[in-house]
Amino acid sequence: MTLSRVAVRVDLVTFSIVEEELQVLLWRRAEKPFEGFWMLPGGFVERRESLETAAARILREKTGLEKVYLEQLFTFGDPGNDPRGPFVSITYYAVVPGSRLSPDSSLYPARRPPRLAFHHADVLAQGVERLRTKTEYSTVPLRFLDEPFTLSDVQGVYEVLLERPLDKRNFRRKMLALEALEETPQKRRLGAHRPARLFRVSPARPYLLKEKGILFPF
Amino acid sequence: MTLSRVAVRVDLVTFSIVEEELQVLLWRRAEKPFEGFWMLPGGFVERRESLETAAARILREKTGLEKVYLEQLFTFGDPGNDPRGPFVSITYYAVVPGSRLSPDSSLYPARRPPRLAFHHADVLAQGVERLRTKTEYSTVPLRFLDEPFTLSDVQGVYEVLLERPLDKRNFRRKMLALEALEETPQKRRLGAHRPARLFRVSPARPYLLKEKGILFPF
DNA sequence: CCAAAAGTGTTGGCGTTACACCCATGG
DNA sequence: CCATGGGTGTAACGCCAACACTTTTGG
Repeated sequence: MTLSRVAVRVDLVTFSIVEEELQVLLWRRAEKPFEGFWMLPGGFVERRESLETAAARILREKTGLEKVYLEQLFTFGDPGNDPRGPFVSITYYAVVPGSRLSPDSSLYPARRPPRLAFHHADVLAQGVERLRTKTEYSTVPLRFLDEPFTLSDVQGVYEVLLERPLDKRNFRRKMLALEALEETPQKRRLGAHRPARLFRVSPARPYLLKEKGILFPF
Repeated sequence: MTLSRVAVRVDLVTFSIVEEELQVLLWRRAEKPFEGFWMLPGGFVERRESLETAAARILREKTGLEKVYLEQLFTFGDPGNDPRGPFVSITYYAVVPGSRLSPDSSLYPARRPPRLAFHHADVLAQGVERLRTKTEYSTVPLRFLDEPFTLSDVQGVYEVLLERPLDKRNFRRKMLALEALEETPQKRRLGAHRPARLFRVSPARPYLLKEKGILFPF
């Protein structure tokens, strides 16, 4: 048996919503091959470091962000068939509020990205698909928002992710029925109109809502 | 940066349905640590071998099976914190008809397994969870059956996976509406009763049925 | 008082569930 | 002719989608 040892990479699909569109954070590749192409930020896992820790570290190094939602996507690997040498790539996706990204981050529309290096177009497509699926039965989309947020903010996120307008009354009824939100005593007063109630993510059952049998879409 | 190279393992959750119960194929561990414990069969990925290929090869080596449904589950890795040395473990699950396993395979109830070595109890639990989820929106459960099969066979599989009895008429209506099955001209005549129509999996759209908006349960 | 976003209930249609009997065969 | 599993239709219910107006504020 020829046991082979390979490097382990983590590659990140970092999603954000900016200007009513789902965006992904990209990085410009400086070396050959694929010089000048865009790619997903990533890096190698170091000694005595878990995969989760490596993913969080790499995200921090590239964006300065801490405590974002990270979820493992898929592992790609064809050890020995890549010009850069043998490795496996474990992909994660992250969900980040647009406001927390530095303004000079290179964001691109996740559903119509530029040409990407290596197999990164596949990785991104899988991330988009997973995010859409999770939108239907989890509260992961709330991670796109800064707390506290209004119900209109939440609806906007779901509309971007599902790519279709939603009914305001139905949306609010369902979202509140989940008991995933916690109302704060404050209101957002912004401009010449009625102030909006502000919510945060309820600390209990933060992500899953399948248990309540409530599904988006509507 | 201390780039580390690690071995890559594939570990397999091999499901089958035998005697009206979801079972998993286990292997007895001969060495320390965890000597005498049960574990998921697995092995190391070799040079120039893709992960999928390695998973298929390891399954073949342990069971003699070819062409079974294999799907990646999750990647575990805490390189450097395991007594056996650094590695990552990429887990897959397989779905196999009970008839294709050799009679002396060690099968155990997947939902109440014996004590497992390492982190394998977690892996198994994730596999069970994933399989249940997929039962609701895919035709993966059909892979538990030998072709051709009857509608009663299919219903039996779904009942075992969902752990609850289903209504015969409703089940048939939904299953046929998927257009995932193809009727064969043969009938199964077995014992003193009306012969049953025999089906096989339709070659088109083999796995997914979300597109038709049809969900199990009933 | 006007503009702009927040907030709020009801109904009709459709899909899902619940339910019981006849059919074909072998022994 | 009897036992066994295969095969079939309908009606009530509950849930979801559709829909429009009032409220609160700042300017």
